Amino acid sequence: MLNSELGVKDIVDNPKSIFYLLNQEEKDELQHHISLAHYKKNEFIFKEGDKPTGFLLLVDGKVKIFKEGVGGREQIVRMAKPLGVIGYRALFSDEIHNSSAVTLEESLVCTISPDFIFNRALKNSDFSFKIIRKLSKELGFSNSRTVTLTQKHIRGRLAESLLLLKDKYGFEHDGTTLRVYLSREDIANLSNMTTSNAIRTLSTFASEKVIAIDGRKIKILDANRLERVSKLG
Amino acid sequence: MLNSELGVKDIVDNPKSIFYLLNQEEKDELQHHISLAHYKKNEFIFKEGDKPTGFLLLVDGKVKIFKEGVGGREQIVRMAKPLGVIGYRALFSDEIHNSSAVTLEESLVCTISPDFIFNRALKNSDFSFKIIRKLSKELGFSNSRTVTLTQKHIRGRLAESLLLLKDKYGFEHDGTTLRVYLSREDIANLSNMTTSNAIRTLSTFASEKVIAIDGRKIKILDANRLERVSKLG
DNA sequence: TGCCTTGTATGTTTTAAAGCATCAAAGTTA
DNA sequence: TAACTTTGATGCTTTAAAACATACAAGGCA
Repeated sequence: MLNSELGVKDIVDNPKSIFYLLNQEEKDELQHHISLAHYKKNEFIFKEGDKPTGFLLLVDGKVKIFKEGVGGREQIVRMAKPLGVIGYRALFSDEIHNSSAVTLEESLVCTISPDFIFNRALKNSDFSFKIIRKLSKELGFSNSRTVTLTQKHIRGRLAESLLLLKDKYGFEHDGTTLRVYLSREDIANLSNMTTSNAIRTLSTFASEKVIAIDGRKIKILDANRLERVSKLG
Repeated sequence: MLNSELGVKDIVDNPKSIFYLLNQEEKDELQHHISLAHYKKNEFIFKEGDKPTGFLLLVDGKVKIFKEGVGGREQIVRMAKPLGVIGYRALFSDEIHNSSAVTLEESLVCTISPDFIFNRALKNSDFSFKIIRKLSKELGFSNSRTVTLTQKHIRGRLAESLLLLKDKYGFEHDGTTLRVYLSREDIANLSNMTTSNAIRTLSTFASEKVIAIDGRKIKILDANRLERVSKLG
């Protein structure tokens, strides 16, 4: 299923990778500070409270990043896709992880040693700046989500989450089916609602022909309408 | 009221300032890229949608950073105190401001030109790293707040906000009065609740002798109890 | 000084969403 | 293949918080 043949070369030579902008010398050195790990579906990559072991790059697969809240109720704060980096916030702030990462499907993750990141990569101001940009964007996203999740009503929150999944993972070849298959519970935890309400509201959207559901397959039939629901409830 | 005599020297020579770690040459150059502005109470420093004009440092005063949500309802995402930096997230991500900054009292703000920040400061890896750390911590804070504001009940949210104000601004000389004077509306907007509920819950806390209120003056009588309320509701 | 706006306080009603309960369907394991 | 577990679906009840309605106090300002 997974392309386990992916090597360091494929990562550093992909323009979408954060390591693409390193110079050749740095890329060569990176080889000695990187290791690859395989995860099955629904496995923890790290847990809230763990000490960061390095800078993690999701090579293949999909991952949810979530925090445990009141009574163990989880809130998904971010979704990661291939070539996305994870766990770096805690590494850079020298804190323990304040969120957990769990694979949504079989995944490949590579770990880059903190030593390389701090003593080599961050000395390259292009790399530092890219990290700064990434953190800045994510902070903007997080602040926006705070407002959405606290202020929008259920329909708006769910609509926004569906659009978020669309933007992050895109569609299957048919051009309408979301290329990510979440349980209703995960959809609920992404949208700050109970599983019952996620199920109920998805059904309503389906009956309104805004989406179509077939098991975990979600087709977005009317993205504009979804945008409107997201904005106006 | 304000110490308007504060000069660039006082900023760069204060260990709490982000510019403290620049080298002498950089500090000297900074002088030519910095300007100071004075704001009265309740004035906008920047508005959601504005293009960032530079890197802002709050020299004196207090500032709330907030986002407009559904129906104009505002959510305070951060509070700033002297020597704190503001508006840098949008500057670094090259976006328009996604939040507004308004003074809570008379304030002094200095603006550092984007040119200096991008072409000089960020070439200094110590400075870059400090920015990375700052963004990382703020992102952690933002994610935690998301969970708090969506999951905790009113009492827990308000208790957490009061503790947050305590940690940020500390106490007056009496050791119990919060050194920040917010309207009930601002307290509500910080805690994701209506003004009525902020007033009601503050009254309840006062009747429980957890705090004491005298107009906008809030005394924290039992911080431990407040911690417990914040955790358990 | 009194008027008027704004902020604070508190009681009442309404409502969105959580919490429960039940059942069906789909997966998983023995 | 049957027994069991998990996930999805839907109806009903409860509840936390918003919305609304006054009322009162304080601070500006004419």
